[in-house]
Formats: sequence, structure tokens, C-alpha cells
Amino acid sequence: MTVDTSPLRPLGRTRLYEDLVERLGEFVIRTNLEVGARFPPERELATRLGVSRASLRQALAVLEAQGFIEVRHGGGVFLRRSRGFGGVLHKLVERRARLPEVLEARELLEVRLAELAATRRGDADLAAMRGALTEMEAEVAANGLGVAGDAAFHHAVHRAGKNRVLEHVIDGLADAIHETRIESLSEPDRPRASLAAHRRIFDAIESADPPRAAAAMRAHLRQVSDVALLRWQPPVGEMEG
Amino acid sequence: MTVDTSPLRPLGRTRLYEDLVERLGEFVIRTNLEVGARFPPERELATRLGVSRASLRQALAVLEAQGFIEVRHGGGVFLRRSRGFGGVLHKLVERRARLPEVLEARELLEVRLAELAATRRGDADLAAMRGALTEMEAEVAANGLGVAGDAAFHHAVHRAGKNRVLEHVIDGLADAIHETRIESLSEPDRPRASLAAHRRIFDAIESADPPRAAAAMRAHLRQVSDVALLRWQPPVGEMEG
DNA sequence: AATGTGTCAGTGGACGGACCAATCCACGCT
DNA sequence: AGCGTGGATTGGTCCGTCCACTGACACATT
Repeated sequence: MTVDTSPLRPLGRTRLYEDLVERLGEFVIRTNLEVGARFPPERELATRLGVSRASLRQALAVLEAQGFIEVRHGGGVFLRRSRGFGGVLHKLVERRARLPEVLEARELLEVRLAELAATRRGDADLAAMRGALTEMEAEVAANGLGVAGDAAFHHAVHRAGKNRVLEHVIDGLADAIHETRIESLSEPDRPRASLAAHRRIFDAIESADPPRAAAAMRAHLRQVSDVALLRWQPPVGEMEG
Repeated sequence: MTVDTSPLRPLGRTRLYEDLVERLGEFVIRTNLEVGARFPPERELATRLGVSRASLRQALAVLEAQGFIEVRHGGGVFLRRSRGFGGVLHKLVERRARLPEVLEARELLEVRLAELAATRRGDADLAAMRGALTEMEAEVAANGLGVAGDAAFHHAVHRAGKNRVLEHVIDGLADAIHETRIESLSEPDRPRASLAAHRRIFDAIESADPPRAAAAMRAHLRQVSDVALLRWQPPVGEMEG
């Protein structure tokens, strides 16, 4: 029973530039490279890593976009920060193992955003929310799940909170949230209940009542989380640094 | 007088791949590309954008690492999500214009993390915090600012909160936070006061008292924010979508 | 007709080399 | 010593080539 259960899996799929990102991370640690210090030249790095400069530059582009390194034309490649080198939210979120953490983060962010929305929402925001609710009603009336309207409503709330940083962070969780949304709304009678919950959230925001908006959003998310966590199986034997 | 007024400025320095990320975002909008749809082949995209395939592939690597697209070997490039296409937290944070938003996000995250830490912290976490406090004491006693110890302490709290997703998000704000930290601690007598504030936070976490931990952290951050916002000049004429 | 199989055009993956552009630095001039 | 200049270093971009994977189509088999 100790044999590999999937002997015919599609072979070690790997993106070279992803490996390089990790290898570069190891390099930072091994050489104890400090923040502000310079990496070896691209050509040397490429040679030492046994890859072409083009591939290496893909990895560097990713790391630069991520803010981990700074690349100066004619100057060199410099380390900006080493904490969490190469870590990307998108990858973190994709691991089903992190569902509880994602839900915890979601509740924190979204409840606050609803609270802020109750204070900062403008007419355009309210209009967007009304539109989303209308869309949801139509979908539910046609025995649909109403996922599209649901997503649109939450997005409208996020925008109404008027904090681009928080909005961006929540966008990063979009994938994982989308899945839980579908799971939850597939539950019998959930779409109708969900519609009502969204109406309560909207009322509070429209009435400029932050505490009520926060409470309504929290209650709504708890419902969704319960379904998601119920179906969630904690994976075994996950080891990581 | 219609000539270029700054003929010798370092030229509009732009990373080609960054432009491409934006141009690809425009492409998604212009062509109304839907989630799941396929992009034109790399070779065609490169030609139409007037760049080499190598440069295009740098942009694609960034977008893939960000989770916006999926690249299948032999299959093509597919759109995974369009919301916030090409937006990177790191860039968002660098704009000084967003300081209030960053601080708002920081308080939300860090207060919660302190609260969680009060419940979930293990012995190793407490040891790390003690170490950071000791480091801070030494620095302050030597008339230093104590930034290193400060950063180490907060990092220890983040880890103690046992939520990798939230931890990762706060890491993304690290740059901006680091600046405000220095500004704040440069204020006369702040290092000493800050040390005391950190001790209060630690006591609460060690005593497993979530509400007190949250309150202590909130009070501490408000102090820091005040200094930062006082020195902050809201930029004029910033327009964006 | 249904099914399996081979082929092949299309597409991403990676490489090496070439040349340009910005920066850095050592050398020589004043 | 101070300064300017030019070469060496290093990143920026492009091109052409070849490999590996995918999917669809034509063909053979049953």
C-alpha cells in the first residue's frame, strides 16, 4: 500500500521561471544577501543557474513586479525586501488547505468595507448595488443561483468603501470566494435567503448605518462560510516551511 | 517655444513589460474578452503590439504569476479574471497619495492579527516577541530609534496570528509601513513611548486576552498614524479611473 | 456507423547570439 | 587634487531557431 497511487500522472509539470523564482529565493538565503545588496549580473546568474538569460529575465520581471527586487538599467539587480521572497497571494489562495484562512480574511475585509461603505457610498454606488439586486432577483425568479448578481453586489460594496488598497486585496481572494459562493448558493433555498440578506445589507448602507451594515454583512458571510467549511476536508500530511 | 522643455531628462523610463501589462489590460477591455476566453497567439500579440516575443513573454509571466491569465503549453493563453487586471499591490502602495488608505488597511489587519495572536500564539511566538522587545530596549538605550526591533516585534505578532493569507497581505504593505515607522520614531521621545506601547501589546498577548491585545495594538497604531498623516501632503490633481 | 489511431498544423517553452543603452570606474589630463 | 573622458560592465530588446505539447482532422480498423 505504499506504492505511488498515480503512476501515470502527466510528468513533472513545471514552469521554468517559477523554479527560478524559488531558486533565487534560496540564493538570497544561502548567501545571506541583505536588503539593498546587489545580485550577480544577469549573464552570470543565468550561467550559474544553467538557463538562458531570457528565462531568467522572466523570473526577474515577476520578482520586480512583486516588489522584491529592483532592476536598474546599467546598474544591476538589487534586493528590496526578502520577507516572503517569491510568495504570491494567488498561489497561497489556490491551496484548498487555506480555505479557513481565506474565509477569515474575507470576513475581516468585507465586514469593514461594508461599514465604510455605509459612510462613504455615493449615489453611483447605491445605483450599482440596486442594479445588482435587480439582477439577482431576476436570476432567482428564473430558478437560477444568482451568482452573477451576488458577485456584482459585493463588488459594488467594495468600491463604495473607497479604499483601493483593501479593494485590491479582496480582488486577490476573488477566485476562492467565487467557489464558496457557488457551493453555498447550490444549497436548497439558499438563493432566496441570500437575496434577503443582501437586501438587509443594502438597507443599512443606504441608511448610512455603519454598525448595522457591518452586522448584516457578517451574518451573511457566516452563513456562506458554514456551508463551505462543512464540505471542506482538511488535507492530511501537508508539510511546508 | 514649442520644443521639448526638458530635452535631456532620463527619457521616459519605462519597463517595456510594464507597458505591455497595461496594453494587454486595455486589450481585454476593448475586445470585451470574457473570463475563460483565449488570447491571440503569442507571436501574433507580439507583432500587433510591436514588440519581440521575449518582451511579451516577460509581461505574460508577470500576469500569470499574478493569477490574471493561465498559459497552457501547446494550448494558448487564457483569461482567468479581468477584475483589476494588471494591478499590483506593490505599485498601489508606492503612491504616497494612498497613505491614508494604507494606514486604514494596516490598522484593520494588524489589530485583528494581534487579537488572533492572543488566542493562537505558541511558546515560540512569545519567545520571538520577547527577543524583539529586548532588541528594541538595547537600541533605545543606545539612543537609537529601535526600528529593527519594532519591525521584528510586529512580524512576530503577525506570525502568531496563524493566518498565512493575512500575513502575506500585510507583508505587501511592508514598504509603506517601514517609512511611517521611521517618521514616527524620529519624533522626540517617541522611541521610549513606543517601547512601552509594545510591552502593553505583548502583555495582552501573553495573557491570552484578545480584546486587550486588540485595544493596545489599535492605540499604538493610531499614534503612529497621527505622525504620518500630519506630515502627509495630499497631492493635487490626481485623476484616475 | 462507431471507434481507435496516426499525422500534422498551431501554439507555448527555451535557447543563443547580437546589438543598443545606461551606468560605472579607472585612467590620464590639467 | 580635481576633473573629464572613454572603455568595461550591466541591463534592455530583438531575432531566429528548435523543441514539446495540444487538439483536430483524416484515415484505417472493427
